[in-house]
Amino acid sequence: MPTSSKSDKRRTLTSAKIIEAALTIADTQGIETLSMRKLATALNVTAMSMYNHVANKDDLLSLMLDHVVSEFELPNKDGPWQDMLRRRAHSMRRAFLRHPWAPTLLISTITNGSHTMQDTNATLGCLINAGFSYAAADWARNAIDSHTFGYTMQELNFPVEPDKYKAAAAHYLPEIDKDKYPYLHSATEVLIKGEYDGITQFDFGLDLILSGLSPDNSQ
Amino acid sequence: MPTSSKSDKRRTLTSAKIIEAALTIADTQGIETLSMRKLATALNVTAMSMYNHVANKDDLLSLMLDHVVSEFELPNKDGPWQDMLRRRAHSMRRAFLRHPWAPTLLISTITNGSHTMQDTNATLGCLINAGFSYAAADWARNAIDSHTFGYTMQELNFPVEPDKYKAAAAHYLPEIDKDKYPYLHSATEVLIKGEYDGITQFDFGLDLILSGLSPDNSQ
DNA sequence: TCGATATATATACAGTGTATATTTGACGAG
DNA sequence: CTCGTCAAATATACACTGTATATATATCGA
Repeated sequence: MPTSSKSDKRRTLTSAKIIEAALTIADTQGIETLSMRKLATALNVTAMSMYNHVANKDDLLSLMLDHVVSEFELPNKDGPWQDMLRRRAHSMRRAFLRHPWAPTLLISTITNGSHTMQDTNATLGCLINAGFSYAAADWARNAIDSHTFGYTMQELNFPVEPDKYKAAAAHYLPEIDKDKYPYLHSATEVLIKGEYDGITQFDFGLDLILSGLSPDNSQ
Repeated sequence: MPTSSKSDKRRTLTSAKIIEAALTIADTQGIETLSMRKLATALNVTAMSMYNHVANKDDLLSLMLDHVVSEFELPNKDGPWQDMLRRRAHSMRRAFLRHPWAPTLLISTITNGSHTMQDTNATLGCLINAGFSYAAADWARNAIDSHTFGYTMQELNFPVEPDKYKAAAAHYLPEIDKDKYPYLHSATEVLIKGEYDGITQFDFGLDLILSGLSPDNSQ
């Protein structure tokens, strides 16, 4: 009898498998180390095989990004619109912390994957249903996403673990000229003593925006 | 007599000239087209010559970034701290529009160029002098910069010219399934009719943050 | 005038994405 | 069972990348 095609050398490659392996490499080793050859090796396949399933590397990256967006929590639940948008923003930040390479690519790429469209649609819908005009909803979403992207990207460029971040600050301190940059110097000293709490600081800016928004305060 | 060293083939290359040429290429043709060989050709020099003046490509990029930061307006003038920070944020946005490749790199790189340190020092100083604690000043600066980076990066990924942006929206409209994504569909329709005003929308989010901040609203 | 030194160049290498041509294997029809 | 067909995997090759290393050369101080 012929061997089942399942365990065969053939037919085993799918775009889903490629995306999964690519995400693993990007998450664990960094997006800059992700090459088509390396990805192929991880899949026990040659580089060109993958071109039967993804158009090119850019296409692969778009598919990876749409997967990341699929991890965003859709603002579909009941509750005040502020809570729904806050939950979505929190889930975005967590997704970006899981996939540190994603926000940079996501914000500099026009993506039209289905999850991305679903996310935008649901977020706008949440605001529209709260009484925002389409224009106001667009502005509100823009302000919230600007904070989410901007904050998280700054956070990612930071040694997150408390030990490491204090050590890094202590390492940079002597390089900061106390006379030229007195405030920066003092701020770094304060940083070394203090605690870093990413989510609290994230919410600080987010709440400034959310509490300022209302269905009739724009245009 | 020997020819003046000015017009000679030698001694004509400096890191400043390299940075200048690199900025021109990145601004006009895109950062992704900037290769060491291409840059060398623009300078009538071989690629390796430049390695006498910059350590490597990453070093060159850092130098380019510090130049971009030098275009930020330092919050040194008199006036309310909100105005100073708004002027700085506006100047940051304008610098990013001039150098569209910069924010992505700037936010994902730890830079310690002198202009960068001067900017951070002056911004913190502005807030400290307004009565903020060091911790509160750090949080405030973080919120403002998150918005500035996040908003501008979204804006850059957008067809800025009114004609083009309406045309792009009209182009995407038929690809948006009206039943699956009703809000997104309607929002795009509204977008086509409306006007896009980058700076007004930027100020919308910025003012939400600035008007929420005060020297004693964060621990 | 003569090293010494700094700077420009030449060459080479390992790595990249991917176009093109070829081989391979599974499957349906006779 | 034996083909032909067709999709998928592979092999090869090309232009391009950053840059290590070795060499050549022009300028300046003694």
